[in-house]
Amino acid sequence: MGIYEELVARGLIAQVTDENEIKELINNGKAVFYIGFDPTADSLHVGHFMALCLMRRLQQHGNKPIALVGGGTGMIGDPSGRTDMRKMMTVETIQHNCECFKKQMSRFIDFSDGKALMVNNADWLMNLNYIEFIRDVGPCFSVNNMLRAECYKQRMEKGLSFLEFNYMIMQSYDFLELYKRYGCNMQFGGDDQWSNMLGGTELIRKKLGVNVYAMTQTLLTTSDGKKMGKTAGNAVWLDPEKTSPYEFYQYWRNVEDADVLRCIRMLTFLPLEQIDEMDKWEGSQLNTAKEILAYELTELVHGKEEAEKAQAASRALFADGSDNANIPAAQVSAADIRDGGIDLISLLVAAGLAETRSEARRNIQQGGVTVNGEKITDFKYVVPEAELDGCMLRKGKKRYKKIVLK
RNA sequence: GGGCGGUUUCCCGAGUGGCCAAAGGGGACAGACUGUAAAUCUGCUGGCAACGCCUUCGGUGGUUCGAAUCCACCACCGCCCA
Repeated sequence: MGIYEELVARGLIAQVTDENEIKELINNGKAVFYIGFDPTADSLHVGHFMALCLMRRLQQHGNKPIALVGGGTGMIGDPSGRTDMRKMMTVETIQHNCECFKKQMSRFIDFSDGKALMVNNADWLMNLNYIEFIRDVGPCFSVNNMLRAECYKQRMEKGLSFLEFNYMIMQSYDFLELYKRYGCNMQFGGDDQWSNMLGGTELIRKKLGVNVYAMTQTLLTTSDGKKMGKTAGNAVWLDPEKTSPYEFYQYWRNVEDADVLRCIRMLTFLPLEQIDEMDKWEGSQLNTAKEILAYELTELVHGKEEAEKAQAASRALFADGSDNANIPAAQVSAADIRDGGIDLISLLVAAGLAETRSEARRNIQQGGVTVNGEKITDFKYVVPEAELDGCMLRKGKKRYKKIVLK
């Protein structure tokens, strides 16, 4: 089975421009392909992770990946599939984010000995001359077609500025540039990028008379169609400072039954035969599958040691409660102690289990808080100093913090 | 450039002088039930030293005992005409 067939079997391929050509290229390690990453935040997230995995899979089969950091396109902001305009970012923020991306990427892709490239489109986009540029590529784009593009649909109601409208042209130009510089013959990306990617293949055909290819990756959605990789509106980050390995593990440990196997298939590197076996599992047996999913992904992103710690902590909290060495800790300073203890509301806030004191109070009143396994419903309760160090604080069913006195 | 309409709490969206911290829905959070699942039901959802006080309805000023609501100016957005 070639890598193309494997990608199909894993459900990773959404659309392709020319199936036979693409199959031929990637199965034989002849693709020089790129994926673009716009620096929209100071860390990569789960969506990027999928793309990085795809790069890795293809690299393992001899294809050459180019990771394109969007220092230039980030100046514009991709409107694809969005209902509103992105916030404009300052040049400094964009540069900072690019640096963060670069660091994180090297953990997934082997950039040694020219086996992969990392480039920044700021290098060729920032100094373009408007008139020259627009005379060069402008004639190759039909506004009529661009307006029909699926990715702008939502924006036709809410409004689309000319700035954002240019994004597709920038991305297309990237492809052209990468073809000229590195012989890049293929572009991959999320399925929401399809129109932008087609723009590139067409531009290259029109300018150079050469056929290049594009392939999109299925977006990771839940069974009810929502994008995965978000908790309460926040992204699940790959940066351990922003999403701890434990939280990352827990995110995957908690996916719905309906989504586990699809996630395992799409995101892990486990052999397909093993996954097909798991596909037969049902009911509470799926909890094992969820553990596997969580462990595998945490290992890929944070390494074996962190994955094991996260797993041990999770088992301790949700199964036997024995080994609590790796349970997420919250530090409390001795200075916070008053009258022989700390009131529970303050403790919850200090431990990061509640955002505000009001929220902490509600959680206590609703019976959602336990201290060392004992439910406390009096919001005036004070945890005595003697019990503080090492005490187990729980909010809701799943959120635990071990208090460490410093 | 002209005409009309809009900007409300995390999101959608009601509210057109006091009864408004602001209906309803979604989401989030908490409880029950469970398998750290889903579905369902219940509670809850601006903040705080909490029967009270403070801050919020695009921005700035004004009218009024009192403004999310009225007036003026500004900003942004949509639709229609050029």
